[in-house]
Amino acid sequence: MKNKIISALFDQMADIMEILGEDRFRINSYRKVARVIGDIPTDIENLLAAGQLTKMPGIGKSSLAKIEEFAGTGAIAAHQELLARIPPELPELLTIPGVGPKGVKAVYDQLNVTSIAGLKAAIEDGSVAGLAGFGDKKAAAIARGIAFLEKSTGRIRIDQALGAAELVRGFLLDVSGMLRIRTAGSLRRRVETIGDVDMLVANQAGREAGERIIQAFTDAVFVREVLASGPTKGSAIIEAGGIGVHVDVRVVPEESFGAAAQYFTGSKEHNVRLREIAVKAKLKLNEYGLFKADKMISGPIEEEIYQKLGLDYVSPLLREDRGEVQAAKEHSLPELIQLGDVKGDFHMHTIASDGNCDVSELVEAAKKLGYEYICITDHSKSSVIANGLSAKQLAQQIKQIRKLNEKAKGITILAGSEVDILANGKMDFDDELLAELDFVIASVHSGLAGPREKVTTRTLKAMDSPYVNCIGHPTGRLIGQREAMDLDMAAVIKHAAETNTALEVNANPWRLDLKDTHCRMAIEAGVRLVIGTDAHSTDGLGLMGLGVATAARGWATKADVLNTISPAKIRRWARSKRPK
DNA sequence: GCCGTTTTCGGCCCGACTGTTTTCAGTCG
Repeated sequence: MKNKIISALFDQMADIMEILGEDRFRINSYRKVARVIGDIPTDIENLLAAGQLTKMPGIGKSSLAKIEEFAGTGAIAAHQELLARIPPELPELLTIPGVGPKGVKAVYDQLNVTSIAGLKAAIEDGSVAGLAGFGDKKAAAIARGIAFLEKSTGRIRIDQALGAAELVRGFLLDVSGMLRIRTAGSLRRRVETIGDVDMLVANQAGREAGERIIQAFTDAVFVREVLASGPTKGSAIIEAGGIGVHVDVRVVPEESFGAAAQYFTGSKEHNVRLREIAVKAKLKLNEYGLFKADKMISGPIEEEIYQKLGLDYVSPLLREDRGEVQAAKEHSLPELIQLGDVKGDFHMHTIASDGNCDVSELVEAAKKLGYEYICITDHSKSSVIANGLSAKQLAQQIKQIRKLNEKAKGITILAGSEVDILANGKMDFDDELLAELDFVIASVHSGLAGPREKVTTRTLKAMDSPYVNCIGHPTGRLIGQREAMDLDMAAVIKHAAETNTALEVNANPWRLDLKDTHCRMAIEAGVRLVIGTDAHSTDGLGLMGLGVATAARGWATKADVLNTISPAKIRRWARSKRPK
């Protein structure tokens, strides 16, 4: 898959052009190409061959030629030429918080700094502070930026971000002058990883109330370091769940809360689309409201901003500039699946394998969630580390579940298994045993680093089994820890459609696998999704919302997700693939 | 470099905070 490489090349060209001070609109268009290509879930070379690439917004003649050039030669001449104009490490300086293209150009031109190490030395000997436009404070800020970069782990998982948001929210609720608070930014959009946590606060009228709220935030015990602090904005690194989390708090007046929620939820690209529409309608959109001349025509209610722009309301989950603005204009947005549509959970482990509670405890917890069913899916024997069940143990568990089912009131317990897909693509249990189960998830747990051909073939072969209803966490990635398998996702999705096999959206925040863009691809191919929490405890069942959000980010409706139908229908659906 | 239900040329989103400045540039989101 060359998408990431090509995307990175366009980004790097943009970086270099910024340092060289070239036209910012041209730079922007390179950035857009990088983003669009990075968002494409399928192989760019296939799109190129099919002539589909020119249809992508932002990709024009010149970019297309560069992509074709890369597909043919493995390099882009324009990129090589740009690279030759600066030292190779120079773009890395842009990753330092507080250092932008002008700063990079200044330290390079005037101090011959070419690397982060070089910049550090130049700060220490005082030469950075001596530059025109710089000073002691600026030099110190850059030093802090470098230190942050060195110890930073980058983006955090969504569960970590949610914990930090809850901490700040709980604290701010008690501050006087506070009227309302909500999360915004990538966390509200439920992006799979979060760079910084954005919190939006509505305050009582007057500048003092805002200042008091920001002051309270930056003075809070959990704050490690204050990055910025003004009357309407505070920015800090806080200590949450054992890690440092960058949190921004913005304060706006009540009458602007809707506009501010829209503005700070982003994405940036989605907002640009909206403001373009506003400009065409001779309006102005900012975080304080929608304005006609100086008159506010909308502000307190987020939905109204969209309405006044002639758009259907766009769920935060779709605000990525992936076609949602056009769809909102044409009234063709999907009716997204919601947590309330979910009737049950397909993926969970008990103490029989590597979970920490038994079936009846899971049943009780599921009842509290209002579920109609759960499906028990312990590991199979080859997952030795996870204490996988032997064939005999699984047979016993099936009997136990049938018995519990007779007694259980108001909930159905489906007997399932998370069966290992072996290296040769065969199942870890034989067909006779699999035939006893209500629902079978097949997952790869070993050999994930194998070559594309091998891992893809293995997964395709698993789907050929009439007993495999779903592929569990299809790419095997662990966010921030382990790369996804080099799976040919287009082939997997095509075969899933052919074999009537569902694909899992694993809701565990370490996984979120399938991810949003893959979900969308699967849905477009007519493949059903199954959301599973992969719970190893009763608490783990509570992760369903993250899976639902991920599917919805892939434009999933109720009809695309098996969790929304009754257990009787699920049994029927699962049997329909089996030999008659 | 991209784009067009006013346009094939001339536009291209908007504001807060900081630090360095005597009025604004740079960075960020």
